[in-house]
Amino acid sequence: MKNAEGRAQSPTGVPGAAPPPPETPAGPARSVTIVDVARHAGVSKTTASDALSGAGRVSARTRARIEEVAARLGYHPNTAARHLRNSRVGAVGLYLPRQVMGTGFYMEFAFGIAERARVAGLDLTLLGPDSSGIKAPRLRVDGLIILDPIQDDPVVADLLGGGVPVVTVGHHRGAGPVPRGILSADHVATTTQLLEHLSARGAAMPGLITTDGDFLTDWSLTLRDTYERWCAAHGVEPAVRDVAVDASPETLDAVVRDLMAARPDLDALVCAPDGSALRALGTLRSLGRQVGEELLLASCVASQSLEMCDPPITAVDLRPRAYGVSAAELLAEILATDAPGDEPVNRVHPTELRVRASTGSGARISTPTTPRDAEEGAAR
Amino acid sequence: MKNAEGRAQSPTGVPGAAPPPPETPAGPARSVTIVDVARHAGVSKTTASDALSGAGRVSARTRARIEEVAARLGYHPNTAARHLRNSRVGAVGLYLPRQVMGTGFYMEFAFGIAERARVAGLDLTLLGPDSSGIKAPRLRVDGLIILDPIQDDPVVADLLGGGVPVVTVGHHRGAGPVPRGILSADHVATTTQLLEHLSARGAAMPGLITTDGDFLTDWSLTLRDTYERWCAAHGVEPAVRDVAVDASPETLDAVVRDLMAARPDLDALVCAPDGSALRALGTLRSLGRQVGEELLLASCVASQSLEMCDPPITAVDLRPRAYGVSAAELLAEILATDAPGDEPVNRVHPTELRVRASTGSGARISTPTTPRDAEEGAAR
DNA sequence: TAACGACGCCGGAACGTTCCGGCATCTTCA
DNA sequence: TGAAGATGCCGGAACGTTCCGGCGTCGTTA
Repeated sequence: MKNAEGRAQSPTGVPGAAPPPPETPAGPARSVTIVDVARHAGVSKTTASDALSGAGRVSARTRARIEEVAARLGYHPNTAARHLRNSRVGAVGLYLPRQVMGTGFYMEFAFGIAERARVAGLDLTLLGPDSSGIKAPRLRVDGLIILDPIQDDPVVADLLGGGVPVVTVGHHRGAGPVPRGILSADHVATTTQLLEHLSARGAAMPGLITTDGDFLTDWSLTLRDTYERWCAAHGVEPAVRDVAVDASPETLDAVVRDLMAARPDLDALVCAPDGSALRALGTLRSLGRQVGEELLLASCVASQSLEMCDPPITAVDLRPRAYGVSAAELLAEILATDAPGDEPVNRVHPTELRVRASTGSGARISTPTTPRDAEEGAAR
Repeated sequence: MKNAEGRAQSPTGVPGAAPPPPETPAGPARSVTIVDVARHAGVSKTTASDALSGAGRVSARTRARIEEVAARLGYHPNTAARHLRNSRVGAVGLYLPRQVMGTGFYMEFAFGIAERARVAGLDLTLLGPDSSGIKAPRLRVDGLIILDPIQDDPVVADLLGGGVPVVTVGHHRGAGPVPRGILSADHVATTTQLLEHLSARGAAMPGLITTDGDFLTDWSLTLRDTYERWCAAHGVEPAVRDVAVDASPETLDAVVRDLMAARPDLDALVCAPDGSALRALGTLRSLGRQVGEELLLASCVASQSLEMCDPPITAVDLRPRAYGVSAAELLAEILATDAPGDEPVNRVHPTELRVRASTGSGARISTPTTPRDAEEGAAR
């Protein structure tokens, strides 16, 4: 626009007689480049670059001096130049199902990704549902994280075939190329643990409210499957109702009432969609049920509100923030290794069951944590 | 780290005998640059660039042809190169107070920013509390959004003086340079409207639970101030209690009990911190109060859980997502105009009062919306 | 002592974009 | 009929980085 000076004055400078370098007078100061570092250290830019990046052949003495100079001058590499040279974009994309944007779980998850991606020098680009039909090269990302891929979602298939490394969170059921990495929680163990917990608290006949056919993910399918297997193994007649993940309070009311009317023998209720347990609490109370006493209530996804309500509601804490951190970490690792490797990298994220008054009083129970858990816990 | 190969293998390649260049057999295909466009259109790269950017002097015929070619080839400018050339970073930063990361409001807000920033070709960098002491040039962002600047937060002062344009959301009370843009909601009107609503529903004696001295923001201070003025104007003795924004359920319990014990004459309770109204609902019920009947309850910040609980709780909806969109929009506009302009740009974001059963039954009332509101509403 | 390899360092090109300055050609007016 | 200006287009440099290939100087070995 009005940068008439930057260019115009260049021919005027007498090469040898240049005034001493600005020395960062006081103001915002022109940012220090690698040639500045090289000049101050008395080496060439190549040597400076090699020393700082660890590549090439540089003596220990020289390397140390260059590092010292870089630190003293406050050198930070220009990411745009680096990306240009390396033909990288410097960003990872996050695709999440349209229905659930806005729920606490996904928000936390996204923040976890952003946090971890930032330390890897990557930015985070949120991919809305409008990305449909956009092939990956167009997206200008180095890699993608697909959160809870929905079975037969055409966008998911598109993205998987887009040419950039993909990490899915939760297994992708359905057609399409396999992702490079898969991060998942052990929903079978987690759900079983929850059902066992209810059972130990005296509820032998749990019902399930889960998501409907618009939200077919590994999570929802595993949940339902595990519940049904558990029922079969315990000689219980399954009692399941489906609702949309973004169902209105009124819809939830109706579904809960319907289920409880159809199956008066239920002594526990497990709710899958985010927020549904809270609503169910009110509905059940208005039905005259004593939640936490003769009827136990639990949620498959934790949120702040579940410990704020009365009684607080037992929930599976997927630890979404750490989950997001792990996802970004996995993707960063995959981006760092250029070996395609035809087998996807599998990794498991540990969860925790938060036991609260809605299933009686009790302490906190954890799933057996993997060695990775320690690092992740420390990260936050 | 472990990039021992990248360089080391270079001497092994026989220079002349290299296999024919890959020719991009079929796969991702080398991305199309502006010189490709220029060549196909039979012009120079300068003309192509001018035509596509709208700069320079290009005949309408030529411009149309170049645009056609660009579209046909699927040309998309390389952002890294563009950023390098323009000495831009291509990212905006978001700084939000440590205490509140993770609450629904801020999450939604951040998503709104990301959504809008993306259409402006900007990435979003989340700035954690660890950014303290980092001057803005170090942050590698083109601009900053500071959400609810906390009075006398040293990081805020740092960032304001960092040399990049800043938009604050909520006025910054306290020392330091003024921001380039200020986006705020009319908390005076909003709070007054809420109090009038309670009054219209028959509650003449409202209490207030708000945030303590660790969270001195324009929002919290205006809230308190407006409440006290309203009380003075209506001859009511103010009843205020302070809690930390991230207070535990137990702390909230104690505070609510204390307030209700000290002021048995209260017939309404207004809760400021996110989540506190939900907790207060349980506490009040256990005190034997009939919320929504003889005692009205309202929240100063809306969240999904407030309409899920029983009874649903009346709340001020700050529409955080649209709020974030507006913030990013304002910053993008400021970044586009290079005129510093010593007066900050002020803009007001409209809010809505969601009336629910906790203050009796009723319809939805809106604050008088500005013309801007229409666009924002349409954006989502 | 000559040849050779390892070592330490460097010049220069390239990534893809923007934009300054310049060079023709065409129009317009004295 | 010129000169002056407008119009349309272009060559080339620059942004800051990485890395290929090369060059001089050692120490070692034949």
